[in-house]
Amino acid sequence: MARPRTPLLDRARIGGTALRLVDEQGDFSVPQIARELGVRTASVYHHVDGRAGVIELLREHVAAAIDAAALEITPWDAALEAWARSYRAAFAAHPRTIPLLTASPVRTPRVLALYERACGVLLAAGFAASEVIPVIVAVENVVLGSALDLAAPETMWEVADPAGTPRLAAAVAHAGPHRADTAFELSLTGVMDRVRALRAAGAQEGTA
Amino acid sequence: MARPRTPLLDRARIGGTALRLVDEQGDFSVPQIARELGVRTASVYHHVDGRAGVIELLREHVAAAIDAAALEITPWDAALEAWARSYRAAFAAHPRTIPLLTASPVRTPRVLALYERACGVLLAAGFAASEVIPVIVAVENVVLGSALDLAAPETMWEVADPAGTPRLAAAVAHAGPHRADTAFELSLTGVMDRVRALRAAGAQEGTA
DNA sequence: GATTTAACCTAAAGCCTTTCGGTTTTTGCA
DNA sequence: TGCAAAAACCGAAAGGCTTTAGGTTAAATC
Repeated sequence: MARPRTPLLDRARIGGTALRLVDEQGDFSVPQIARELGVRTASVYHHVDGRAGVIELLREHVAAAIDAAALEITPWDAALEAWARSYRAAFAAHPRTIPLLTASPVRTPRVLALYERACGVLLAAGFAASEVIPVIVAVENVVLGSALDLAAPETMWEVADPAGTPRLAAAVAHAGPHRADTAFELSLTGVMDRVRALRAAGAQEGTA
Repeated sequence: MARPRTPLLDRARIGGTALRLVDEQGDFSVPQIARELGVRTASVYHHVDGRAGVIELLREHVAAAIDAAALEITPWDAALEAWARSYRAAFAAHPRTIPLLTASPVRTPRVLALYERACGVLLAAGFAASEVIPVIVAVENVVLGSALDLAAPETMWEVADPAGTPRLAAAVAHAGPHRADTAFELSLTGVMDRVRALRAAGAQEGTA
């Protein structure tokens, strides 16, 4: 019961256990992780910078699923759209992490690298320097907003008093099981149209 | 030190204190609220259903700023857009509440009433019952995504290593101070266009 | 005026986060 | 090879948070 011959802990096992706990119960605690791994609570602190460090692990794990290759697609608008879909899908795989991750922004090096590449794609497409960030943020708004919606389960619309809100209750009843996906399609394609229009306007101005 | 002649606590004071704490530190605790109000922790539980109840108070307080009258505007698309702007502005006033509010589902009567009215507006505009929720969720995606962006301050784009992400750093430098607003305009108008197109398609189908 | 209810308190259980100081094993270096 | 340094885990404990249970006094009700 001191240092074991073969290590019982590492960041990967800690992060994996935390992710499983969050997937199952929507939250985690350091003692819980320790129990799952057959270890004492204090030991976990030897590998990770406390609870915040575990959340960082979750963030990295989720972000790892974003497909960087999406941004290689041509033309640029297909790349941007594919990136957005992959981004959302990564969150959709572990929706219950979202309330934990939204407390602080996504600024994992890996994600920053993706934004860097997205900037390159947009600049190459001819967007003005001042337009790049607004476009990226606009797409990101839709992705994260949709991810947030995924985190809130059906109960988000589980109306307590159907009599008080009859139209809402009926609308919920008529909405298909893929309402979150349908809504995402709606907002994403809407933003993409707008972004393309912005590009076209810039091109026209350039010719004038 | 028993029952005071004039009450020291009520839901309004508890909610207001909690909101101020969240605005200042990004979080709150029941003992903190009690200290602020010169009262013992247990007393707070006499007025509110625990921590979750306080969060519900926060939700109501923030939602109170949403302008219900926006949904009275005609035509329907102007109403929906005005509602979205008002919705976002309400969150923008207290961005640090967002991580707390998104962790639990919406069951505040006032907010549900807004959704109820939004359903009415869309149905009156001619949307199919199955389209109503996706449209509302799509708009909500943009609103909440943008609100989330507001909660994450400039630091979200304060690149740690400009050398590693030169294009991102340059793009951030070129983005104006209103980048969040610009992005919101982009995504909101994009979704609105798409929603109008959906309505037009439905109308055409109806005529055929 | 007596009873019931409301508002606040003390106390305490049980959880979580985090740190400090051990003990043992491995590793790295002379 | 021998030994110091580092690594990995544990016990203990401080301090915070959430929540409940049961007491005490003032207000409200009838």
